[in-house]
Amino acid sequence: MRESAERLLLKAGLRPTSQRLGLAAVLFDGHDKHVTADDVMHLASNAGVDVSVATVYNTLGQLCAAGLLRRVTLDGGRTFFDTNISAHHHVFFEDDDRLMDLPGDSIQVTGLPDLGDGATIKSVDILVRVERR
Amino acid sequence: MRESAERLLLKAGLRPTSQRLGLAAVLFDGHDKHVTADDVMHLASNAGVDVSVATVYNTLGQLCAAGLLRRVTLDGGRTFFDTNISAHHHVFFEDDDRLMDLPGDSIQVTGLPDLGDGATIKSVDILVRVERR
DNA sequence: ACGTACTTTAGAATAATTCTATTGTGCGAA
DNA sequence: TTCGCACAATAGAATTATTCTAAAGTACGT
Repeated sequence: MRESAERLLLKAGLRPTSQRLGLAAVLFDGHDKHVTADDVMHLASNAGVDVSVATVYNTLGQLCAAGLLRRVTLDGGRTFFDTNISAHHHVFFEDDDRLMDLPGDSIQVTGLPDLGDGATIKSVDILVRVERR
Repeated sequence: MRESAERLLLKAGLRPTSQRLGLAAVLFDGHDKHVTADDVMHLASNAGVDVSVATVYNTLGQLCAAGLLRRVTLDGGRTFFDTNISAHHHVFFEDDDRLMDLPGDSIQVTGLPDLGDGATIKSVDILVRVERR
């Protein structure tokens, strides 16, 4: 997995330092994830990657800026980082504070406003909030 | 405006105390608003309503719980309270950190998942992020 | 090997929100 | 009306998440 982590970082214009390689390996292990910065700290630590909070935040931010990670913010200000960057939306289960992907092609949005005059739509995010009974 | 503020509070099962009346008057003045807790502090203060932070947060939370106010959380964890509780979505202008309403009937969402087994959809929120050039 | 610009780091700083413990108040009952 | 009490308001401390700072470390072109 090291090689692809390195390639990812280079592609993103990030110097492949040991911390970044470790974090990338933990994040991009082939399974989609929704993780908080804190989760990443623990995952890294469990994987033997020694890294500081500041670096975790820096790196997550850089990966987002590079489009390799997607930031998802929910009610209450909880911030998740989503390793699935394909077009898709989210379902949030209130009961257990869990976030789930919703395949991008399952939902269609029509009637987006025409903002005209040089304004560009950067993203359209849909969050479906669900409660079990 | 006092009367309707009092009616709103009673309808929500909240005792119409002087702070709540003041906050309700400031919030529900007939104009839709997107305000932060901090904005509310200042609005209240400008209106001569003396109220503490804790009470602002308590009251905003209670009004949300009662369905009189809608909480909108954006990237970066900024929390806005929306006095427009009719079905609608939002556009966020990245350039000036401003939130705008998008009439509920202008956008259609199709293909929402069937979650079956006693799960109910509590809300579907759409956030369109826009950048001007 | 060297120099430098980019990185990492610990810990402090900030910001937003919640908690705590005390004081105050609306309102029904006497 | 006054009383009592459950509910509410308050100041300030505490918590949580994130960013900043300044110093030490490291990748990499030359």
